Amino acid sequence: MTGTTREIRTFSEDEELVSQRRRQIVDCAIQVFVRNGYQKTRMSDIARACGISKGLLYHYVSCKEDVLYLVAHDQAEGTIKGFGALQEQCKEMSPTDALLEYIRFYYKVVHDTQDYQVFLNQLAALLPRADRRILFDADRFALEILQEILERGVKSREFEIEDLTITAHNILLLGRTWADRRWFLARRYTFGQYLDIQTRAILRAIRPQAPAGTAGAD
Amino acid sequence: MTGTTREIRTFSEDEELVSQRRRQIVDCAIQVFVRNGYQKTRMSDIARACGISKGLLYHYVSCKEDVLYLVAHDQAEGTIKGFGALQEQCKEMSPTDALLEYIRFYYKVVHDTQDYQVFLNQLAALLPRADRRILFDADRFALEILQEILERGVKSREFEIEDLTITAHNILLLGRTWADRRWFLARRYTFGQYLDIQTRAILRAIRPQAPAGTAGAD
Amino acid sequence: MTGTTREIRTFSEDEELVSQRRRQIVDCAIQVFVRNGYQKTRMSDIARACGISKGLLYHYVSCKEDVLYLVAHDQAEGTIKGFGALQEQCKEMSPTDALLEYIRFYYKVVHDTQDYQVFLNQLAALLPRADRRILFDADRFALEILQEILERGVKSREFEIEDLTITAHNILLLGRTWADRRWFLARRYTFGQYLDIQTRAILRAIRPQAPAGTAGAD
Amino acid sequence: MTGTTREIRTFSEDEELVSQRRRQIVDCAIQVFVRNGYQKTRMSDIARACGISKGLLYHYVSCKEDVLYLVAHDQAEGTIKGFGALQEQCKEMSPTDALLEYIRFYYKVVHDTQDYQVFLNQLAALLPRADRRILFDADRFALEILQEILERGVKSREFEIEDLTITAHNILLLGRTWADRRWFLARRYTFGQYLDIQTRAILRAIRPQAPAGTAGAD
DNA sequence: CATGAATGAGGTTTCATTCAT
DNA sequence: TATGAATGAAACCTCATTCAT
Repeated sequence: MTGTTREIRTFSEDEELVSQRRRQIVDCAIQVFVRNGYQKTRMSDIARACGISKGLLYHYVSCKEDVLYLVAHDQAEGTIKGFGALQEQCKEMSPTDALLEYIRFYYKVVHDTQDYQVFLNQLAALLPRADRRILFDADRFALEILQEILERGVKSREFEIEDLTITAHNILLLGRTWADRRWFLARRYTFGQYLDIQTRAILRAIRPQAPAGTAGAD
Repeated sequence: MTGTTREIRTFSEDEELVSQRRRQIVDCAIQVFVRNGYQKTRMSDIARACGISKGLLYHYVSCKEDVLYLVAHDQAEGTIKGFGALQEQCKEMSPTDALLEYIRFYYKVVHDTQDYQVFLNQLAALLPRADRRILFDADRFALEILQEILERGVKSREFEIEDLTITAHNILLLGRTWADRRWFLARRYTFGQYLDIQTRAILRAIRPQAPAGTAGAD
Repeated sequence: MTGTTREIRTFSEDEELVSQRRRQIVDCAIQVFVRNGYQKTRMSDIARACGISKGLLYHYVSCKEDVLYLVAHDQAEGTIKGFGALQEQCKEMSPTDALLEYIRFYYKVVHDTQDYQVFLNQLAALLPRADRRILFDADRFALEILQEILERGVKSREFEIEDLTITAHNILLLGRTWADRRWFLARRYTFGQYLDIQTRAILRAIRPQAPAGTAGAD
Repeated sequence: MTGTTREIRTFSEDEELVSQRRRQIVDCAIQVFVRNGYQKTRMSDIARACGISKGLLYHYVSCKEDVLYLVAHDQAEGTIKGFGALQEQCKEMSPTDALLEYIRFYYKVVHDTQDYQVFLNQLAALLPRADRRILFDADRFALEILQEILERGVKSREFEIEDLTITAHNILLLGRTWADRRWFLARRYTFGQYLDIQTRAILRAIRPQAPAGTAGAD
């Protein structure tokens, strides 16, 4: 699903240790990247943030770009895991409930990782073209789950949607907006308000138009 | 409107020439930035793209960051000019027509400058905090105009909108999406299709709900 | 005494190593500065003279000017240390002996570091105004010690001096002259001759004039 | 006397104009050199100080070093001219009067051109070895005249001097000191005081020791 | 004669990466 | 395993000098 996990050179043979260190590296590197940007971050900054030496950092990573890849990979994996779990939960729900759950879940994630989201925008541009795939794949996965929900809703006549793909896109993208435009939005709305308003707007946009007359009891 | 234009050192006193050269620098630099990213672009790359020497580049700009600023400033100015003109045009139109015009205009701009739009995402992160303002100001300006249109529509009962600001935001952001997600969207839709679908989705979302029954003759 | 030691950025935290490397840098840099002048000396020249890489040089120094400062600081410190020791030695001596010792010491230092002395002339001009202080302070220290000796001599009637400060100045300056004018002096005198002649001239100038008649048996 | 005047390329054939311009260049360049040092002064600084364009500057000078040479040459010429005139004046005077006149003259020159004198210290180091000659020649000329005076005084028994050359040197050098050490001296003495004190010290040092008894007729 | 736009060699500084300990 | 001193390629920037106008 995630595509090939590119092999990253390591000097250690203790896989346990390697993945534990890399976990640490990812967590710390993200923070520094978010704060200073990838390019302005030096390997020594990353090492210091991890509390290890530059030399040791190079035991678990062969170059700076590897760190970026690890971050991207981690993000993608996290997304897929998160949405995978969500998918399970939603299976039993009605389309509308599932959608509400989906929105609440995703928008919350965005809210909780605002700074990170902003950095994600740059991530794709920084990665070599080949490595971008893992990000795209994760995105696509999140979209598919949303699309499934929408599809079920369309089938059950709870939703009326012209174009599933684009609708799913719109719903997702407007979630990200909370992070991208927080310099504007956070001054005017709390996250709760934003979530409510967007949720209602989404529902309104896909709720069947009342051809008969008994439309939406809001 | 755009805030203070930061002064950039130049060695020439011929203002005409300076602004002409800077125009050239901005135009060429954007292309290289878009292609390679800001950090991977060397001053000599920019100079070569302009067809001038590194030395001459430094006659019109005091450091690499100045180039970035010029690009941002140019973008902001262009946005403001473009939307200013649009505003004039829309004044006489009905809210719906104005909105349609607005959408067509903005989405077209995004489409025509796709690569540039992608770079713009990084621009804010690259600029020192103080200089970001000019980008925000431009964005805010585009929003205001859209909000005016929506407001007129609400007054005239052509639109029914819960939250003007967020609706305006949504409309704008979904335009950008065409550039941000073109790796996904462009495979499935032509620009024309995308524009049509989003336009309809927007209208549908703000069209007054049929309180009676004669709702959507689509 | 020397005023504040300006902090110089280093990447190493091993103080021992830092000061050892800086010692090395100062010693080598002086030689190159003396030979080629500060401005014509490139950082890579200094690095090569030290037998280290340009990069490592920047571990112990943040810019070229820092090297200059280190040199000046070292010189000032050396001066103060040298004259401090001299002061101790002279305490027990008679004023005349102390003066002779002082002259011999200082003129010898100048002789042994001729090239360096010539460079010192430029040093003050090269340093940013604030950093010149350390040189002035060192000079002032050397002067004070000389003045003390002269004062003792005046009290004991061994010397007869109109203006202590200026006399001390004169004695000092004529020592430097050996370095400044070596293009002229070294062709006509050996250092020993010069030292003798100047010593006699100095003594003669401050020896009490025979108000009676029993003056100088030269 | 001054050695060969090195030929400096010019594009102009109007000798009158050339020497007039060079006069201007020397006068202005000195000021900038004194203020900022030779190396930190850019050709454009010199041009601006002269009120001409960089291009025109290069009509009268072929490179930056030429400017330095012109300055040195001018200084040497001025020295020689000044001391030449002095020599004439002194011819008729008694040795003592001549010496007093000499001292007054030279110390005054130093006082009037303090900043310049400080720069002169660097000049020799900046000039290519060959060009230093003109400075040395000028110095030697000033020395010779002083020596002549001293010699006459020795012959007439007005002075009693062990070593003519070194004494002359000492007298000259202590004049320069007023400029070199003005950061120290000017705080404690006016120029007049300094001149008086040094004059007396000099006279005292060369005044015949009273083997008889008739010592100081001051 | 006069200008200042244009060039590019060369210096300073940074930092990813290596390697001896 | 862990360190951080050491390297050097490569980027930024300056400024003496040229030359078209």
